[in-house]
Amino acid sequence: MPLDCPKSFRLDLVARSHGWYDLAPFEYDREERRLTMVILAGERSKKVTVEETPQGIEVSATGGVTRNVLATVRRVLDLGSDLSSFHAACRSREGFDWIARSGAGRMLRAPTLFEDAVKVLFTTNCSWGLTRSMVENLIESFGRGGAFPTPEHVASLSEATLRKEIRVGYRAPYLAKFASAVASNRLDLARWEDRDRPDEEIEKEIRSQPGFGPYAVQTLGRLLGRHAGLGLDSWSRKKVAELRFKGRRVKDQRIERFYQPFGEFAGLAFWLDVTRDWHADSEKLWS
DNA sequence: GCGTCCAGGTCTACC
DNA sequence: GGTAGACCTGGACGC
Repeated sequence: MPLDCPKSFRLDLVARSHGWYDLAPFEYDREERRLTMVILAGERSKKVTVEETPQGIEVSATGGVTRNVLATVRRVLDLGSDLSSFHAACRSREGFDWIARSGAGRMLRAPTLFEDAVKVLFTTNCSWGLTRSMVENLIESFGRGGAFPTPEHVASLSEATLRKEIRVGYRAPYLAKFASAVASNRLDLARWEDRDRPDEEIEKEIRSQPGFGPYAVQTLGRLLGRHAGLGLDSWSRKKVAELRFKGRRVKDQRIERFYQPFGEFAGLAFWLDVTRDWHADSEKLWS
């Protein structure tokens, strides 16, 4: 089924906007421009495929493409974001015009915000390999065709199981508390997606979850379309130092000042700047 | 084989 | 408000 999306939409730019495509239950075939994911539809799992074809973006799914599948795909591909003012700002700034020309700026999101939040927690203070391992172990424990577990399932696992079997280490109490709060409706994640609420309020609520520090808050903010914060981590600090500060490590405030001209989109400008080389072989498509 | 370091940080205690 | 140290894990590295 064809997917209604902007003319300038490029699947590869969204799929590889950050590392999620490399984490289960996503799979991405760059050669074929094909993104697959496993989602939950009631009690069952469905494999959903998104492909870029000469005719446009096509969606297919085991059991058929339902309204729910289409809504999930739109969420995953961040099709609800309006980037026009950000692209206008990029056009007038040297070194950032490629963003406007390519249409970059949509971030790959998980089918649910719960999955996004747990994955962000799993990226803290560890190698990417360990992040992958934690995600895979959690999915395996769920055992539903490879779908990411529900908050209820995660909440049902003891801290000892999370620590010893899912191998999340010291993150076990953080994950248990978060899943329990969501499963019991004490924490309504839909409120974090409410565009009418101010950034400060959302950040405060995310920050109040144990285990979610400045990096996690701003990284999750990026997936929520709130781009004022940079979400600096060890990898991006090193990258931006090479790119913008002649290899010198500088204070976070210095990096923040550099991207400040982008205002509410500073974090997005920063992220696209440090990941531009990921798309270098595609630049001829939009130059 | 073994010890150390550190990776897409966060929390707590202490000053 | 700033800083030091602890915290799980597992791969890389040096010896």
